[in-house]
Amino acid sequence: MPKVGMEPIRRAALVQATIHEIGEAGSLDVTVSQIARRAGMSSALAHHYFGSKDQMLVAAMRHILTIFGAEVRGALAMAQGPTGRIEAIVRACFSAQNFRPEVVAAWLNFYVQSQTSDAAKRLLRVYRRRLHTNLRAGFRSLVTDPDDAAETVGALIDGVYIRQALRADALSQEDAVSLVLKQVARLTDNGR
Amino acid sequence: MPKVGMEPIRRAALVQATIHEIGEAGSLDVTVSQIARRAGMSSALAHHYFGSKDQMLVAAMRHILTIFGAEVRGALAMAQGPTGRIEAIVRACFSAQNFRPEVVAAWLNFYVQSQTSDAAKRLLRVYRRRLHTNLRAGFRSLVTDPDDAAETVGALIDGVYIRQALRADALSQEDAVSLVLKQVARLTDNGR
DNA sequence: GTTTGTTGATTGACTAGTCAATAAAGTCGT
DNA sequence: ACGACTTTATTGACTAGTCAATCAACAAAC
Repeated sequence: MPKVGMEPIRRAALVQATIHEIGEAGSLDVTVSQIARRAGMSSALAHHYFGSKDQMLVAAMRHILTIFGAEVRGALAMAQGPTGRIEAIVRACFSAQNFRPEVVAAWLNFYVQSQTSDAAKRLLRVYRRRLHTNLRAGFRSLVTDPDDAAETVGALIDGVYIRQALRADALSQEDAVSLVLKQVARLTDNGR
Repeated sequence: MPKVGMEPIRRAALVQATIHEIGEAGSLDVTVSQIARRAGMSSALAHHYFGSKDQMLVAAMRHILTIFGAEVRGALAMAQGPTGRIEAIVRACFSAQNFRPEVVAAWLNFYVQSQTSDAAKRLLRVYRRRLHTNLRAGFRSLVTDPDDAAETVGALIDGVYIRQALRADALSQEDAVSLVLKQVARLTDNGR
């Protein structure tokens, strides 16, 4: 029963299925057939809409980054004061959303892909720059070197995230948030 | 012209070739034939010595961790005083050795594998615990909560490493070291 | 009747792992 | 010193399976 106007629906279903499938495998080692089956269509149709497997993977990564960006923007909108804005960013980075296995898998494999794929490298740079800009804006009125503070906190966020994501014992995000925020406090104490 | 006593030589050659091949591909998506060819033997011989591709990969990862451990130990041996020991660890983590493309690739894929492989997860935990113990020992006489300081610096090291490893512009390790050490200084100032 | 949606079947390429066969080196009884 | 047997090293050929991508063909909608 072919209906018209399926393209956006199919594409969205494929992106969702790709993310899910990557999460289950833990790697990019997923077949187009698996993805297509989960999305409820034939693999030929998946190729029809995306052209190649690579483009499916890129679309999935882009989607995750889009959601992440929206989350940060939403958190920032409600924050008040410089420290409030910084805290909002940190909390957004460690939201439950970002610890779902498929999101963790996407991030880790994103790093791997960034070594060889220019598209992935570009996306990663966009994410980093946005985070840096937001953090720096928050630090501007608090420390003498906001660039340095933003760089430090950005790296700390990445490091804590990876450690949390790969912990054997599931640990609360609160610990991650408080560890980073404690460090933020130290930075502001010394920076003025 | 089969010679006797080839096993250790062949195994070492295969481990080296595996690391190199992973570095070139940027992922674990390398074929046994590629590895064997680089190591100067047939794929059948590679299977003969390692049994399976997985075991080659594990051996390669283990080898990289072994080298890393030796590097840290060596740096620690020459360091004096608590701050000296911490600095030695940080410097070892950001040595040129660790930024060679094949080592970067190994680490990133190591993270990916840790999601699903118990062997990888175990190895990663050993690395983390050793780093934590060493850092905590250095911090013991410097701060009130050495555990917390070690955790923070450990995460910061991981985060800075990933960021440096994936930078488009090749950047000096010195920047990484100084960023982390600056943070160490802040920790010690506030901790007493 | 042209555009859009859809799939089963197929192709072509590649891959991990096995196996039988060959060859040198070592062992040992004589 | 010598043949017989064993162990170790080594590979080409093969198996059995996988997977991305293509294509021809059919169905609905416009």
